[in-house]
Amino acid sequence: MDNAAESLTSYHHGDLRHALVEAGVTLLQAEGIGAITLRKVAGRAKVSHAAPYRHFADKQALLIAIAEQGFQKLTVTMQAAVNQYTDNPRQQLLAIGEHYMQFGIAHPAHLTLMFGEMLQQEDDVLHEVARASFDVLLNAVTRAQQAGILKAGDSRQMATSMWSMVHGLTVLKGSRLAEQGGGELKEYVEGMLEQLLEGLATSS
Amino acid sequence: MDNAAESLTSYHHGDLRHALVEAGVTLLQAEGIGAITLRKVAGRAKVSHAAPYRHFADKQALLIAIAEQGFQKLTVTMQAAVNQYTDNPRQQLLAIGEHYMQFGIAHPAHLTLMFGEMLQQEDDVLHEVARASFDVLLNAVTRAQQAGILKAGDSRQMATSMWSMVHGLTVLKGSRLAEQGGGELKEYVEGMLEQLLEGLATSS
DNA sequence: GGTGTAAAGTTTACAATGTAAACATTGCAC
DNA sequence: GTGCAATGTTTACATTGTAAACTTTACACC
Repeated sequence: MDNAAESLTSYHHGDLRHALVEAGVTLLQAEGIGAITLRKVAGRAKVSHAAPYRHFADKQALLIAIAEQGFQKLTVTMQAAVNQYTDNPRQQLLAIGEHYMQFGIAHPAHLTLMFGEMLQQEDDVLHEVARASFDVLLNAVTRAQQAGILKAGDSRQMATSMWSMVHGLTVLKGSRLAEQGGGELKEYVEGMLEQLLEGLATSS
Repeated sequence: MDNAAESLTSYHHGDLRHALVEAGVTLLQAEGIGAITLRKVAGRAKVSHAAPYRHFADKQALLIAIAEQGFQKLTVTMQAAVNQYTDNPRQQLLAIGEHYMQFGIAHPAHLTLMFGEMLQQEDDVLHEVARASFDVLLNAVTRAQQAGILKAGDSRQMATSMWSMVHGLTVLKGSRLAEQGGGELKEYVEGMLEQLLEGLATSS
């Protein structure tokens, strides 16, 4: 992050690994998973087609790195939602859902890569960054319980319910199975989430 | 469907298209999406590597056909869940969720293919078979409303909520983000779904 | 019954891709 | 300074998707 100094026509790139991941993300957004090619990615980083092998064991490793980057972005996004509503746990939960969907709809191919194929892989690093995203939600749930907004009980399980619903909704929204009317995205997610929160509220 | 008669060493295969899809499904289960290759699929059907082109415009078309087959199986599975509990709409909803998860956990790569990449494709036939699956749930929701088990209101939206939750849960279950205790799958889904149903119940 | 045509399959060819191996360059530790 | 390890490059090759030209076969029609 601090070696952006070297750039012009040096034999060594400086931060090729990072550049390759970013090139991959760009391709992913523009043309889908199938368009990610080691050679194209190398080309975009202005490097020979075999150079990526100095940083990734194989194509799969690059894809995993791209997925990781996605989870890191997602974590930042979700955390931003939390910070937006200090001391309002209920709003935090709704905002997390909204930001999650925004991310998923803005980057559908990235989300697909993150949760399809890659997460099924047995990669510890990937699962760790994925868990970091999950923990943002989990913490918000815990705070909501402490604030008396959600009933006591297995917070991890409640967080899983919410994540499931929001993730599923995001996927459906990416297809044509869930057509909303003209409503705003924010109202849409929040409406759905509130149905669930009602079942999770205190003194139900 | 009725020309299973011709089989042994005839130049014409008889039902190659179908055989190719099945071969693809087998590969998908065994080795994941990346292992699906036109040539391997052709090989399994004992046919030359270019033969698939008489039935599919390109590899993408084969993948879509495989995804379609997945939705058809899913529809059958869900419908079986409904038939299991005639005149108990609430049990029908829970059973649909359970069967959905069973399918997704038994065939994770297939589910990934169906909802990733493929559904983002603009393919009308695929979206139709996907909608057929969705409609099984939608009908069950409608019946539950008529039976007074769910509150009146936008049934499509309620079905979307449930589908989202169950689908999301299935995806998480395929990763390591949602670790349940030793409990049965059935209890697990139903517990989650009941949280939601509570929010959707009449006179909430 | 013969035949000719379209559907279904095969062969050959080629470009794109992932990957291995051998070679080149360069920054940095000593 | 110099030598080595890290980082890139070149060359080579097997796999794959796909196009084109050719072959076989079922079946409609006379």
